[in-house]
Order: sequence, then C-alpha cells, then structure tokens
Amino acid sequence: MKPIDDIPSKLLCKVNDVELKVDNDTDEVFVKISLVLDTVEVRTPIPNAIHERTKYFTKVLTASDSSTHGGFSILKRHAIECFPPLDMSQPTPSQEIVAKDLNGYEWRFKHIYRGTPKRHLFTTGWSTFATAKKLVAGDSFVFIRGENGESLVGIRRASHQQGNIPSSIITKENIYNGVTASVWNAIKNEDVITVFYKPRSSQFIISLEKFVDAMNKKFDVHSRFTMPFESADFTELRYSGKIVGKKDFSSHWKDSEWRSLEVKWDEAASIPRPDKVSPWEIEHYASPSNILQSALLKNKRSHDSNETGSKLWTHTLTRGQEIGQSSMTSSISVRQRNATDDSKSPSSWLMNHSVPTIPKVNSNDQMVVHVKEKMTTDATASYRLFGVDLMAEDHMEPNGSHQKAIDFKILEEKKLDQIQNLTSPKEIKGKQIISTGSRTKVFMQDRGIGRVVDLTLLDGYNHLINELEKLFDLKDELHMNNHWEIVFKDNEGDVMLVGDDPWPEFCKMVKKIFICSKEKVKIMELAGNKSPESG
Amino acid sequence: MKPIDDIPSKLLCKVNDVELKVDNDTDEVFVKISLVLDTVEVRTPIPNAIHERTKYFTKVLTASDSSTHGGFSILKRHAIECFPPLDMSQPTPSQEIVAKDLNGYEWRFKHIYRGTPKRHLFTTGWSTFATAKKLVAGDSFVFIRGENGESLVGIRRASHQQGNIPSSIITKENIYNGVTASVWNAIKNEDVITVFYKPRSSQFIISLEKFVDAMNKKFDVHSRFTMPFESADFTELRYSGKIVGKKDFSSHWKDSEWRSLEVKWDEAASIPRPDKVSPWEIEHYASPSNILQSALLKNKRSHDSNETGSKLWTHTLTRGQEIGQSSMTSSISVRQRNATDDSKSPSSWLMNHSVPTIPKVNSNDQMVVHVKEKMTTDATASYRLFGVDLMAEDHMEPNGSHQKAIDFKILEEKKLDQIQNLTSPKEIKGKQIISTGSRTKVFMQDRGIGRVVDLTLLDGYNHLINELEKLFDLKDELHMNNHWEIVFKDNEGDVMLVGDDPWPEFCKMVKKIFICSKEKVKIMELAGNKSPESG
DNA sequence: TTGTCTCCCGTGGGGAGACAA
DNA sequence: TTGTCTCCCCACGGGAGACAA
Repeated sequence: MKPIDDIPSKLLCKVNDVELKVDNDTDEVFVKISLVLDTVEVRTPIPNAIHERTKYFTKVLTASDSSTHGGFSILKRHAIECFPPLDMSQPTPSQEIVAKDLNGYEWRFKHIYRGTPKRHLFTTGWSTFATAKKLVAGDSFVFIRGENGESLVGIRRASHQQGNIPSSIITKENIYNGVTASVWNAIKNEDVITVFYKPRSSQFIISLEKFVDAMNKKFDVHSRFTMPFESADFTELRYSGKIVGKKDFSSHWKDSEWRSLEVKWDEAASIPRPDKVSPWEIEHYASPSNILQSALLKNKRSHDSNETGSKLWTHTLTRGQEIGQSSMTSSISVRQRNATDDSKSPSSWLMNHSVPTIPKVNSNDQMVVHVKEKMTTDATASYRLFGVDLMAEDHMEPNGSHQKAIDFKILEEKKLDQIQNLTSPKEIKGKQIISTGSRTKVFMQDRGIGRVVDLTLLDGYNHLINELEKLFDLKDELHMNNHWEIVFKDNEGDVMLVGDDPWPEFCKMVKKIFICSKEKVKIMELAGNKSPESG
Repeated sequence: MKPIDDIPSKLLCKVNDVELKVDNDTDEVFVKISLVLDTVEVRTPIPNAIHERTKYFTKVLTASDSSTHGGFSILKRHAIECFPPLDMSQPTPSQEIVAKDLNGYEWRFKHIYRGTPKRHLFTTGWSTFATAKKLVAGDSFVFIRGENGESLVGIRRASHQQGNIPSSIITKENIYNGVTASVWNAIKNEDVITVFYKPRSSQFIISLEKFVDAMNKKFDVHSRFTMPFESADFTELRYSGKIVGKKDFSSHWKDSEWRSLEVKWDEAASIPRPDKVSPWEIEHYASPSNILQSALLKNKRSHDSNETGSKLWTHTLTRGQEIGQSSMTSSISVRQRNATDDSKSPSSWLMNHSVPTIPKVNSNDQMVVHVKEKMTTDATASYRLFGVDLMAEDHMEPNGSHQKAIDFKILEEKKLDQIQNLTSPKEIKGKQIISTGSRTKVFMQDRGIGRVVDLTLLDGYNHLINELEKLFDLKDELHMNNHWEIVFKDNEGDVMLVGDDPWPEFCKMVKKIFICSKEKVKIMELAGNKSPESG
C-alpha cells in the first residue's frame, strides 16, 4: 500500500460544498470545503440571500488600547458611522453597545464620549473582551453594524499567531498518511474530499482559473516576476525577483508545479520570503500599466467563466515538501492578492478582516456561481485555498509560550521522522547553498515578525550585533549584555551560542538567528499572554 | 485501498523503545512506544540501575488550598519527611523550597511554620503555581525530595480533564486513516510501529502475558466477574457484574476480543462504567482467598516466562471504537488492577500516587528479561501495562524528568531558559577564535544552547574538563565527578565515555561532546537512546 | 492537627482628565 | 483628533491569626 504512488500530483475537482467555520478557541476562521472529482455531478444548491451594504470599522490596537489600564479609543468617524447617535446634550453621553462575535457570544461595551478634549471610548466591557480574546497591541478589532441592530465584533490577530496546537500524540506522519489515504479513498470510491482552507496558511487548493492562467504564463528560468506579500499592517507589499531554477523538487510527486520554481529575490525584505514558489503565486514582472491591463482582462474572463471557476486543483501534499519544508516556508504570511482585487467590496473586505460570518453574499445565481463567488472572494483575497494544514507547526519562530510547544514538536518530529532524509539530498544541498551567506532570518523573542540580515555585508560579530540592534530598535541593548542572548540554529539543526565560531565559519553554517531574553521565564503560560511592550 | 481489511485485529509485537514524555501545556504524561512485529529481532540493551529510596508526599487539594485566598496547608508529617528541618528556635521559622516540575521549570515556595496553633504552610509562590497549573480542589499536589537536593513537584488532575483538544481541522477520519495506514506500512515494510500510550485512556496495548491469561480464563455468557476502577481519590474500587453477551462488536475487525464482552453491572455506581469490556480488563468473580491464590500462581509464572513478557498485542484500533469512543485520548478511566496488587510495596504506592518508577529491578538479565522485568514490576504494582509507570497522568520520575527535559525542553531552553549562564556578546567580541581547525560542539543536559571547543588548543582531558567547566559555568563540578558524566559521539555514531582513549585518538574521532547527569546516562541506556541529544 | 473564616493591607487595574503629538 | 500618562480609588487576593472540626 503506497497510495502516494498512485495519487496524481493534482486533482481536478468541483466544489461541492463550502462551510465557513470559526475555531472556538482562537476565533480563527477557516473554511471547510468539500470537493468531488470533476467526473462527478455537482449538486445545485439553494440560492443565496442578498448582500446588503454594511457599516463597519476596523482598528489596529494601540499599546493603550491593549494595556490593562483603561479602555479602547474609538476614532470619531468610526463611532459616528457605526454606533447609534449619543445624546450630546448630556455632560458625558454614554450608551451600551451590544454585539456578537463569530461564536455567537454577546459582548457588551460602554460607549462613552468624555474627557478633555472629548473623545469616544469603550470602557466597561472592553478589558473583558480584550482579555478573553487575548488581544495584544497590533491585533485588530473589527466592528460591524448590523442593519437589523445585531452588530458583530471580530478580531484579527497581528502576525501569524499560533493556530491549533496539534495533539502531542498525533504525529505528522499520521496526518500525512491520513490525508493521502483519505484522498485515495475518495478517488477510488468517487467520494467527496473534505479539505480545510485556512486564510494565510493553506496552499493546496488553487482555483482552476488561476492554475490555467499560471500554466499559460510559462515562467522560465531567468524570467523576472513579482509576488505580493502582506506587511505587518495588512497592506500589500510586492517584491520582485528572478527565477533561478525550475523542476520537480519532490521525488514523490511527479509533474507537480507546486513550489517548482526556485527564486532569488532582488532586495532584502523585512518579512521572510520563500525560496521556492508556485507559478500561481507570482506574476510576470511588468510595468504598472501592464499589471492593470492584465488585471482587467482577468476580471473580465472571471465573469464569463462561472463553470471553470468552481473547479479547483487540489494539490496533494507531498511528504518532502509539506512536511519537510513547512517549518521553513510557513511563518511566511504570504497573501497573494490579485491586482483586480476590489478591496472595497464588502465581502472581500470582511474576509480580509476575518469576519466572514454569516454569508451575506447573496445572489440569485446558482450554486456554482455562489460557490464561485465565495471562492473568488477567498481567492481574490488570498489566492490560496486550502489544505489540511499541518499548520501550527509551521509557524515556529514567533513569540509566546505556545510557540515553544510547537518548537518542541518540530524538533521531536525531526527526530522521529528524520525529515531531512525524506527530502532529496540534492535539494538540501541546493538549499544550503542558496541560503548561505546571503539572507539569514532573525527572530526576536516576543516579536512576531522576523527580519532578515545579509551576512555577506557584515564583517564580524560586532557588526552583526550593531545590525541586529538596528533591526529590532534595541539601541545598545545587545552590547550592554544584561538582558539578551543571541543564539543561532546551524545547518545541523543545533542551537548554538553566537560567537564561539570564527566569523566565516559562522556565516557558513548559520540558518537562523534568535534573540532571546536571558531571564528565566518560569511561567511560560503567563508570560505568553502578556504583550511584549507591557512585559 | 482498504488496508483495514488486511490488518489483523491484533498484532504480536516486541517492545523496541520506550520514551517518557510530558505534554508541555497540560503536564499530562504519556509514553511513546516503538514496537516491532515479533518476527523482527529485538536488540539487547544494558541492564538497569538501582532505584533508591525516595521521600515524597502527595496531597489532594482542599477547597482552601486551591482558593485564591492564602496558601497551601502541608500535613505535618509531609513537611518533616520531605523538607529540610526548620530552625524552630525562631518565632516564625520559614525557608524557601525550590523544586522542578516535569518540564524542568523551577518553582519556589515559601515554607513557613506559623499561626496558632502552629502549622506548616506554603505561602508565597503557591498561588502562582496553582494558577499556572490550573489546579482546582480535588487535584493533587505531588512533592518528591530529591536525594541530591533537586526536589520535584508534580500534579495530578482529579477527574479526567480534557487532554489535548484535537485541532479543529483534523478530522477523525483523517487520524483513523493515518493510524491504519501507518500500521499497514509498518507491517509491509517490517518497520517499527510507533504508538502512544496515555495513562487511563489508552487501551490498545496489552501485555502478551495478560492477554494469554485472559484467553485462558474463558469468560462465558452468564459468568460473573469483577473489574477494578479508580475512585475520585485514586483508590481502587471494584465492581462486579455479569456477562450478558459475547461477540465481535465491530464488523471491521474479525476475531477481535477487544470489548467483546457485553456486561451488566450488579449495582449502580458513582463513576461511569462501560457496557462492553475486554477479557483482560476483568477477573472471574472469586473469594479473596481465591484471588490470592491465583495471584501467586500468576506471579510465579511471570518469573518463568521471560520471553513472552516482552511481547505485546497491539490491538489495532477501530473506527467506531477508538475514534468514536475514546475521542482521541480521553474517555472512561478504566484502570485495571489485579487483586495481587501489593499496594504496600513502595513502587506500587509511588505509581498509584503518580510518583514513579524507575524500575527498582536490577538484573544482569538480557534485554528481554529487562523489558520483561519492567513489565512485571509494573504489572505487579498495578497490572497495567506499559512502560515505566504509566499510571498517573502526571507521573513523575526522578530521573525521568531529565529525560523529558530532553524531549521537550531543548528548544525552549535554547530560546529562553538557561541562557543566562552563557557567554555574552561582550565576551564574544574579545573571544574571536582564529583557528578554523577543529571545532567540536558541546552540549549539556538541560542547557538548550550548544557551545564549541577547539580541541587543537587543548592538550589533554584535564584541560578539556577545565574548559567545559568554564563554558558551562560549572566551577569544579566536573572534576568533582559526583554528578556528571562526560560522553561523546564518535565518528561511527556511537556514544562513548570520555577518557578511555588516548587523547590524540579521542580528538580524531570525537564528533560531539555531551555532559549528562549520571542518572540520565542510565535512563538513556534503559531507553536505548542512541545519543544524548535525542533523548 | 488542619480546614475554613475573617481581617488586613498591598497591588493591580479600570476609569477619569491632563497633556502632547 | 487621539495616543499616552498619571492620578485616584476600589476590588481582589495574598498573608496573617482565630476558631472549630
């Protein structure tokens, strides 16, 4: 039984059903998608209700908002747009705002207009909410005023924070076997394939349209491209690079285009970027007008091709790729966004801010269209669908105690699975060569976002420390040496103190650099809940 | 592909490896067991160390203990037995008690003797601990006084509290498929089968001896039996009942005895009981003298049958049964205990109270015997299988905690914990090593961060030891040689004691150096780990 | 001897205006 | 207009003896 040998690297599917879901613990949204192979008839579902224009606002939490002292500042225009008007004749007008979250729980906030100068605030009720949702500075608060009075609240976490902690008794191998076996069963029995899409982490379902487009583009070695990313504040960043290699990187999955393009980025970036990408993630490098044009074309076609839009390629995940590489590629919060993205449309807006709830998208179109709308919404928003995401383990560097649990997991799995051995030796070597000396990721404890240093531009440890202090705005803290420790993971996966090796040796073997506090953190759980700034 | 049809309902296996583990979040203990089908040869490990007498106590938390007001009352005899003596000449004698938990975290408690009448209390530090571990009334606190001053704390939760929450995106089908596929692969490839045993919830591994016994007992419909359970305060409860049905209840697994007996209980009970049981869970109803007799017989036989003791039946789990009923990890807390249980023997007491184990058996027997001895030790104590004291959820092992430290702590400590002892960036600057020659990594147990020594700059073992003491801030500890063992992995991957080879030879073959506690070395030998870093 | 209660008091945090970016 | 600070004050909870089981 080696189902992997008999499963093609991609499967043409139709969308059978889509369920929007919320993780009850984390408020993380995801979509459960049921797919059938394209040979099977798709059922025709009930038309959708009509989407109405919706008032809403979102605000990235400031340090004050998320601190334990006091409440939440509401921007004036947000208060006016989304809350019932206050009786301004009173000295300190106030009212109670009630709103439900994605789980259906009701939250009550005292909305008060006070202070000198006057401003809008949430006081009573806010800290309960912030504590319950474990909000920290940088996370976002979303408020949607319901037409019927039923308002909604939602959150969106800043950098990619920990999703689900995998049960410690479920190994990656197990999940992997489970997924492949499930897919195989679905193929054999013409059964549905149930998959999960998590925004910003799933990468295994691609809309057929997108896939075909990518195949037609014919990316060759040496050709230049751009790829959209998401910055810390959710805005789009676009980086350009050059394709330097093109092949099947997984021996298990022949003819898989998934991450088949090896790339070199033009410039350094503040966010981590993969060194292998899939054709559908990138665009040919073009002038802005070109981009606009191709966008328009694409938009047009998407309106015509309802049928194809409902079809998806399911990229079967590969052991070497997903399991082996996930730790490298994952923390990348890669949101591809198409230039055609109408970020002003309410539905896409909602998705972007993780308040998908309650499908208000309503059309009289048929299911295919309906699905397609939703899929497109997702696709437009992120261009990545899906995955049984072997997820949490993906995001290994960021902060917090949870993260640590995951780190252990990874280490453990490495030990068990000998992951390194599963990927082809060539691949490993190639990767080392590419990552050596040019771009090295740096992570700092309690900072969710990784940075990158180019060691080839530095001439020694002192220089490196200067650079790190600059990157993380540490002034002289690292040189002062009373709080931080600098360590690195080497090419053998060991974590070593920075400074023991000669500089050139260090540059050759360093994979990632970490800055950690020296302080013994006794209570990991508690420490993990505090915001970096307040702690 | 329907592997389920081709996997027998039970597999005869030998124990290949056992790893004690702790869930970092919950302090829940579990064991990772690697099994090989009985056809494969089992390797022969080194005999076991001697278990020493250990002082410990456990206390079920009262409402006052777990309330947010005030501290923790310590019974007088516990304080006297387990804490250093207080200076009773003072008006309110007090001291600080330091102890590590299974994760290696240190907890500090103020132990004070005060009030009228005088009593022993934990004050400062207790509430932090109780909060962090999320203790509630009814949970238990465990304290073990280490011989070397390194005391240990642990917890044991009262009723079966929820263990790992399965990730919302991993379906039961997926796990099920994963498990069956993994087992199938192991069968086909004669590979190891890795399973996880969780005390009080796993029921799929049974010692061969126990299984054969059960088969010989021939339980028939209408025959009466007793079955042991565990009450809320961890004491044994024994309920009797009658067998009312007997058949394969799972259509998937033919000839499976697993939960093949439908039963009716004699009386109502305060704890949930299953209505289907497996033959090895129950005993024929008998008078106490009969029980004693059969116990003696069994004990005798167990000494004769070294070979069979190391074999296990792995009951392949079935969809309806495992996935459905045990909900992945937790369910009815069925503790089998044999009437022969000598609950006065220290080991059984320890196990029952979640303080374990280290098999006190030392023998010069071979692996099979060794494994078997472990099994028998456990079996004698509780008749519950596996490994080294799996009884309690928070089972702790004085030496075992180190083991855990390794599995779970490595990265964490690397990042946060024990960093303080290490060199600082300042030191780094002045300490640039010129030689690019021989750099050898050194790792110390419970220190996450590796260091490097240059052996070419050293002229012998003594020098090396000096250097190691410097690197890890050990003063004279290595020379004192009462706690640490220095070992190395050589160019053939073997782990050897440092000092046996001539210095130049050593320099030629050493790959990595490890500093381990002597205890840990023993554990490694016991568990058969191949290198300190993995264990 | 030890579980619970009540009293005492310090800390932390929610709510307010001040102030400055 | 809105983010941060500081001040104020109260509630919560840790530490103590009282008291009773």
